[in-house]
Amino acid sequence: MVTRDDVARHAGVSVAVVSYVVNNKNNVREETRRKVLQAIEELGYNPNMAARSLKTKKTNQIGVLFNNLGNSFETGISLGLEQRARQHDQSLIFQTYVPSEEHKLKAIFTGRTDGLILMGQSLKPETIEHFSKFGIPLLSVMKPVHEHAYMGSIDIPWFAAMCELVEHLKSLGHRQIGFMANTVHDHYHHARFLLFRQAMEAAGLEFQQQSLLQSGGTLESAYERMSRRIQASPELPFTAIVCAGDLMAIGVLSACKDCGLSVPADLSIAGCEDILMTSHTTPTLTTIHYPRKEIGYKAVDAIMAQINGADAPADTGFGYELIVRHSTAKPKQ
Amino acid sequence: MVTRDDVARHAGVSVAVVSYVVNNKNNVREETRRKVLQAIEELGYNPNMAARSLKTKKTNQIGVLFNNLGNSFETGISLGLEQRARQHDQSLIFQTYVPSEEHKLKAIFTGRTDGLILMGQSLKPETIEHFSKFGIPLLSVMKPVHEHAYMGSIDIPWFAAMCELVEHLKSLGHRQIGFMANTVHDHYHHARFLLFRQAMEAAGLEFQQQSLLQSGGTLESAYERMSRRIQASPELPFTAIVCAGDLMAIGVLSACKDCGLSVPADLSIAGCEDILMTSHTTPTLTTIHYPRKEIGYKAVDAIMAQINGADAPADTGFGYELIVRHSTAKPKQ
DNA sequence: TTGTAAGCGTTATCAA
DNA sequence: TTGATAACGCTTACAA
Repeated sequence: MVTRDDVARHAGVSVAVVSYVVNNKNNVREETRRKVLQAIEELGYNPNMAARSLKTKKTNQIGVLFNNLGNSFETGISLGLEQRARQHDQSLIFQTYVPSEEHKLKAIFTGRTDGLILMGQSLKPETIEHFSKFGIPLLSVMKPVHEHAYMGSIDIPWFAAMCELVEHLKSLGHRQIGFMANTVHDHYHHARFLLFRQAMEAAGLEFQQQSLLQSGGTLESAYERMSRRIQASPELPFTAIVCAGDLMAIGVLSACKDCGLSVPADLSIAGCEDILMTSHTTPTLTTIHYPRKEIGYKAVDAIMAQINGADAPADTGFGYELIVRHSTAKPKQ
Repeated sequence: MVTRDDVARHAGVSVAVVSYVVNNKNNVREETRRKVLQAIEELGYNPNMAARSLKTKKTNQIGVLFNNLGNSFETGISLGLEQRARQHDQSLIFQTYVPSEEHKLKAIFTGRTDGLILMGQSLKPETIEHFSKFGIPLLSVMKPVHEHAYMGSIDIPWFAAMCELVEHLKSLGHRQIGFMANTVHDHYHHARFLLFRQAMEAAGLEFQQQSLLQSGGTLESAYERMSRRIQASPELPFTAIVCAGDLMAIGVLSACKDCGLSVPADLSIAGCEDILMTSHTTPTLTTIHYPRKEIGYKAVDAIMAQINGADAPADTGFGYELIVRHSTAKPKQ
């Protein structure tokens, strides 16, 4: 490995000068700079990030905590994160959140990450306090079910969005509306569910606990859950169902198809997120658009600001949009 | 920040002993170990990764180079990577490959990564040699168009797979078969295209250059490209089309739908990869199954072996499978 | 404008 | 079984 010492020797200057050049200090004579640059070039020198981090206490790395790397909603957010991080010269280090291994996060990220971006996870207070103590800012894309003062969040106003969706279904004539979510582990689906229920109430509709279908959050588990439900009794207690995520909505749609239920005639389906595939299913899916890339940008900007001393934001001012497509219509009878 | 010195002072031992305990050396008296462990607990100590890396020259990080984080094929592979990396106590650091910024990779990964996993990119020889010089192993999931001795690869036997797909279409009665790919930047689609052309030849079918449709590799760009093609002239020079990636196949399918072409009656469509959505389109898509997760596992195992001194693998022994669904059938007339 | 040297938090060698 | 202490490669006062 070629180090800064090698460059200094090769260029016939001191190690400090090499640092000055590498870090673009403006106190180096032009001729010296050229000499150093040439030595760097000839030797193929690149500064060792670990050494630099140790000294500067900046890692230029941001941790990102996924729930599921296979979920295109989450990777869609990370698309925005990655683009903006690149502009800030930050690297992203991805981890999947495994509740039973939460304690490992401290070891993984300490001294390796300047900040941590979550996707709606409700970390244990103890974990949050650890990062707080080390001055590593935490920021969640999507408001977690359990909030914490140290952790800011960026999200869309889900209550307003859910109200609009419920109103849409109500105006079509639906009174009984089901919901499918992964509410275990205080998943962000859970947060959406709570707000949906409030929206139902605000619309003067009653939500029946039996109309909450639990699934693992994936397309497959939603398919499996819905198939079971239909097979148990084709008489559903609702004429429309809202899914906390689009993947689940697609799974529900497929289950209906395979079980002989016609969408939207027999059942209206709506999702959340507006992932790409929702406009390529048959029928296309009604959903709430979540501006993934923009929120990704915003998240990186915000955490960079926090790293540089700003306060944690609590921003739910982002625009959503109710996208009405062909999976929702008047109920049959 | 609480350091090893703090722990040593708190426990009344020397810093060395703390290291011994943290690294599970077996030369510490049980009582001393307990004392140290307790101090660690009380202080909330976690070793600083940067310092450790500097000393040990191991970063416990593996770089992963995406072409497109929004492509569910690539994130599907990373699902396997992440799971297996976790078992090896490695963290993954994700970057999107931007050809014009290839030179930055050296700075980003040097001294920060023990190895680098690519997704079929053809890096410049100069870049590869840099990593070679620093002893950072390179491993590609998918054989790149331009290979290099220092970089191993893991892949399925695409030629055999393409032969099987072409035979399937031929047996249905197709003679003219089109192909859609993103062949710029020596993308992995390009490699698939070259093998497809050879498979056509092996099947005694002629491939016409005009039947190669270029697209950006995304669903949207494929949709756009196919729509333009149909609008230019609904008389297509082929009765079936193979897409180098499933996302493109879905885009082509949607374009046909919107332009009034019936699939598979007017046009048969096949994809590659077997991403989740291919079994949820209407009609469902014929495709080549790529064992993403298993290859992800294998890739991490292989690069760990290389980090520990093994040779670069060149493994194309992985099983693929031709999945025949409803998007391919006999041509009309 | 350049050089010297202290120190970042570790690991590891060598003595004690 | 433990403790000093010298690296690791870098940044940054401070001195020259």
